[in-house]
Amino acid sequence: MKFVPRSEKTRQFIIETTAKIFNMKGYAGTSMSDLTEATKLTKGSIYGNFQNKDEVALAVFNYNSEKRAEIIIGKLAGESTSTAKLIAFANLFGSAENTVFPEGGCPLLNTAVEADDTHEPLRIRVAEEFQGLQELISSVIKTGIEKGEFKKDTEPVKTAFSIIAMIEGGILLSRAFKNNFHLDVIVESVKELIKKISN
Amino acid sequence: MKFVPRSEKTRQFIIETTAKIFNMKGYAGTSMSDLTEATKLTKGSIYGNFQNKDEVALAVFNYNSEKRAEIIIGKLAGESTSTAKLIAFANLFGSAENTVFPEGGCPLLNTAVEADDTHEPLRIRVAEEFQGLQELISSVIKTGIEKGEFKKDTEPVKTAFSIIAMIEGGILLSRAFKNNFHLDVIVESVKELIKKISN
DNA sequence: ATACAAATATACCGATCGGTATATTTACAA
DNA sequence: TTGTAAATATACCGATCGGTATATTTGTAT
Repeated sequence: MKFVPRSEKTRQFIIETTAKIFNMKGYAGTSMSDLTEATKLTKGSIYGNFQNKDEVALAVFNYNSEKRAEIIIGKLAGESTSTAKLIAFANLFGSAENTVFPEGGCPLLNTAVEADDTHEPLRIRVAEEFQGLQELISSVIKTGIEKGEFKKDTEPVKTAFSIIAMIEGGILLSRAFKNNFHLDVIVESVKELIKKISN
Repeated sequence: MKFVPRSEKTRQFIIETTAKIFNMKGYAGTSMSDLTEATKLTKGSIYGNFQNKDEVALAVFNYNSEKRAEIIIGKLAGESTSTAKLIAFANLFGSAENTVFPEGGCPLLNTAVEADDTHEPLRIRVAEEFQGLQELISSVIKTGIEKGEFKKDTEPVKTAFSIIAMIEGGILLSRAFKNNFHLDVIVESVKELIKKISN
């Protein structure tokens, strides 16, 4: 008995309009009635397009991931040197230009924290996305090493994970304090790290 | 009509045995039946000692905070120089000796993410705890500057927030990957940051 | 041993949970 | 204009939610 979504358009509409709710309230904290209220659809309609709440949550996570990838890849493509790419990446998260996240903050951060002990499929997807991000950044660093922008003894993977950790930590602090100061401080620190590995 | 807990001992027992549940499942994800199951008490007993689920969650958060403060302050007191204090602080979170957290990871990280959009009293408590942590670390840095261990142009508050952000980010990655590698990488990075501000 | 208070257990409340079977509406083809 | 299928709405399910009033048990002082 396989499931076929009734309307791809409605499915997409549900994903897009409920993304911020899941991001703010979390998976356990988001109810079906939250979804019907936000979409102005009924439960019957939502269950005609998704098998269950789980499938909506996963689809929303994937939607967020695609959007994030688009923005980041687009931004990096707009820069020529590896140094500029890394700085542009860091700036993406600073308060000055943060267009990366839906309401509620970083979906990777939010989903990781909720899913790590409660929802293995989502946790695995989070790990995959972090891995993809790491590979993207470390490939930039590798290119930078080859082109002589960065020191030869720079460790691309470790450096990439450090940058990601700093930014996620900065997002966390800024959201806890409801103040972008902390995030901007960390973006500065990331830039200093970039300077440190530069020739 | 003011509420008086029936038994301070039972109250403490409930707090201690349910701390890890809240830390793993989150506030919204933890039900009263989770609490009765873990404590082998009945709802009547729990509601005789707490006004509601909220109050249990808040008490658990405060309990975690006190335990964390004890461990950290104890560790720093065991070191003489400011440099050694900072390194000891970083090492506390590395996989080699992490005794700081209950099952489920860092309660500050977990609570911050869940509470920022859904539970203002808890979010405020999280901010207070992060603030306390920052003040502790920046006071160590200030002392280090005065004693000539750290460079005079070191910014204590910014540096402290950077260290906290890095560690929280590292915890996040390690939990997402279920692998301590990332956290250890970040602890290394923190040590390099300490080296960078050292004379 | 008994009385009393302190603490826990039982039994229940209305509301909401995620989910489903079916009725109704909508959109489009003939 | 009508028939049909696609899509949404309605009405309901049992289970569980947080919470409470009251009964029972436990510990203690006399």
